[in-house]
Amino acid sequence: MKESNSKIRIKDIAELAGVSEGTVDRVLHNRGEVSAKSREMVEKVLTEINYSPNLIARSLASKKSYRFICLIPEHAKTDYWANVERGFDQAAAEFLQYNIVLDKWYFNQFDATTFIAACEEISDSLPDAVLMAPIFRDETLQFAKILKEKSIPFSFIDSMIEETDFLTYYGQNSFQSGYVAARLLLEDLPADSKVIFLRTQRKGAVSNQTLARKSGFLKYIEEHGLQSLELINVEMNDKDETANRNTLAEVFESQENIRAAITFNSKVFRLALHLQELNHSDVRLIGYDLLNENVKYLQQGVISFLIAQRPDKQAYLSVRDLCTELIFKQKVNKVNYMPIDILMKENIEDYLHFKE
Amino acid sequence: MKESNSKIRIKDIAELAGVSEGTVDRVLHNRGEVSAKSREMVEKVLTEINYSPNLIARSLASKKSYRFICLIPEHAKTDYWANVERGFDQAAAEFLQYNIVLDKWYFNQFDATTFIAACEEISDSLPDAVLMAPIFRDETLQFAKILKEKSIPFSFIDSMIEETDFLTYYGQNSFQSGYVAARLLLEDLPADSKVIFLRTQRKGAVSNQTLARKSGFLKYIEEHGLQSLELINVEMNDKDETANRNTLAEVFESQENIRAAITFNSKVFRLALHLQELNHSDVRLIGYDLLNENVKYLQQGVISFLIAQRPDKQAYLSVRDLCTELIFKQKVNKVNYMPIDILMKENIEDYLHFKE
DNA sequence: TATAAATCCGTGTGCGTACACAGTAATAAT
DNA sequence: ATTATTACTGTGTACGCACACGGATTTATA
Repeated sequence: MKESNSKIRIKDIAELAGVSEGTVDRVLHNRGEVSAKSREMVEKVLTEINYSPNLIARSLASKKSYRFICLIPEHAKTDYWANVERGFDQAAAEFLQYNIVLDKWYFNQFDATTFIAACEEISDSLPDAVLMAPIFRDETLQFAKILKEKSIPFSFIDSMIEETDFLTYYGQNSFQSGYVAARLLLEDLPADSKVIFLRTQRKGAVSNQTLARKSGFLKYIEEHGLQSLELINVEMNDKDETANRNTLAEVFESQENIRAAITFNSKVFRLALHLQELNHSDVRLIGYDLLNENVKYLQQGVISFLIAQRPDKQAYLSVRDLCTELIFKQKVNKVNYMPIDILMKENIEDYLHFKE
Repeated sequence: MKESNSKIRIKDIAELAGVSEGTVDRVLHNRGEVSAKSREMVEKVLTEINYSPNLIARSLASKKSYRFICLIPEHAKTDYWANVERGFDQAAAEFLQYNIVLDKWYFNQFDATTFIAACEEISDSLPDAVLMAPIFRDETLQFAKILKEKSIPFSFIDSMIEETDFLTYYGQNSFQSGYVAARLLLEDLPADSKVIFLRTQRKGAVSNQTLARKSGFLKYIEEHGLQSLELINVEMNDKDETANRNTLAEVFESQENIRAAITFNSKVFRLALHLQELNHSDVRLIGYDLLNENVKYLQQGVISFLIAQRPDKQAYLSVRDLCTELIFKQKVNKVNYMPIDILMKENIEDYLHFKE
């Protein structure tokens, strides 16, 4: 297949085709100045021996340098996006030797104008590629259009906008991860159980992620005839935790048989805290993403399961694919769903310690 | 930390230290012929600027080639070890450009003499490193001794023998994975439930893996006060499936409330088949490793959970670490436990499709 | 002191590729 | 026919490192 003799050099091809190394090089990178006859000869040899260039030598010789832009939300050090950023940094370190530079840009995920501003500066700086989290749909569509005009390739991470002409996407299948959460939360639950859906009010738009997760969750209920379960929507305030505590306390006072709870965003630790304080840690609780706080409550047994999606890996692989496509000129896969990792108290340690 | 200026070349160091490139090279690879004074100068510069060599240029220039031996059990194409082998092949393809060759050797995991024979041939051939699955404890100890005498580094995969002086180990924490299995299998099970432990008779010794898993499982029972659960040990024959079917049928006829079953090896698909045929698919069933057959029954809902350990990744990382240590002269981590992956019908698809 | 030996050190070449540049041949314009 | 233009092709150098070779300097031996 692809192995064959990777020991064949340009020099050998030149000999076989009866031309010079320079000509072979011109054919390989098709930058003209080659007679039809020579091109034909070289191409014939090329397909015959199934040439694969020595990437080592290539990147040594190449004086080209690439600049990739990563555009993600600004965030605290313990946030989900911090993990994404770690993946970028790792990729940056590793691909430094291939002459690539990663420039990181941030925007406020609750303020679209900051995204727009960043986009303008980025497209003016003419990078070789852009890697972004398309939090704002319309604005991203606009940006994608501009990038296309300037022939700057771009990739999505975390979520994607299918109508655009992106290079790759790495992220979780949110719908499916909601479906998974449903099974973990609802299996073997008594039929008269009530389930809390926690939602946090935010200024910005509701994220597609959480919506899709919820859809998947509801789909599971439908498919498994669990309509007898009562779903209680609880709205939480983004700032006033005392108010939230009271809200929850009221819910538990007014309702019986609350046996499960879930949040579709990554802020389950707040719910965990309240449940613990209110002495309701026996409620089965599920959330998303391995924030430090989430992990803490998982280890304490307050959270039953966390669903994770390897954000650092997403970032790393996105960068790697950019290199594969732009530098090594090899085709990459477009849509890449991450595994839906199920973590619980008992397997979180090995998961966290595992370093590739 | 480690970033710093990776743009510093040997040439630059030579200038800073007031010596020639050759001298710097001699210091770097400490192969003598350097005066104390020169060495000191160079080393001073070296620590000051925290030199990291250009690996690209290094591997281009180096005409050294390394031969690594992989020693694993012979196996069918759908076996667990086939996945391990895939990881080796992937590593081989990727590190081909660094002039490394992977030679694969096989032994019969039920016949120690085949292992011994392979070991002899391998140590006679003087490879640069050995990577093996230490199925046979005593024989591996012996082999390790010989390898040490010949200064041939070696690594373990799948399981390890701690008393030896191995370079790295990649594998699952079997005890913990049994503990995980216990929670998945036993949580919310009625107190009068009975649980089937399936064991397959084999000529060879019982593997450490399965023993450790079972210990972990029992530990969970102990720690969670689940002694009321009745554990039924069922022995299965390796060949006669009709007999096995009958054995199981008898167990189900003579016992009530059998609600769960587990095997601590990878052959859960056989149990799944029988349970399906005997109309006991409602029994909660757990097993290990993603053999095709296991996955099939997971997708059908006969198997509730499979616990996986990324065998291909284990193999790949083992080879990578060998390169890191021997070629790039960087320290690697010794004991590496893989994540304990929890798979169910709902998240197996994305897990299988995910290609890094 | 002369010579041999040992120790130390700089230069040069090669790894396979990219690309600039110069050189040759073919074609067009004068 | 001579020159200018274009089309094509080969050679050479650089990338950063490894390592061989031989030159230079010091030390030992006679």
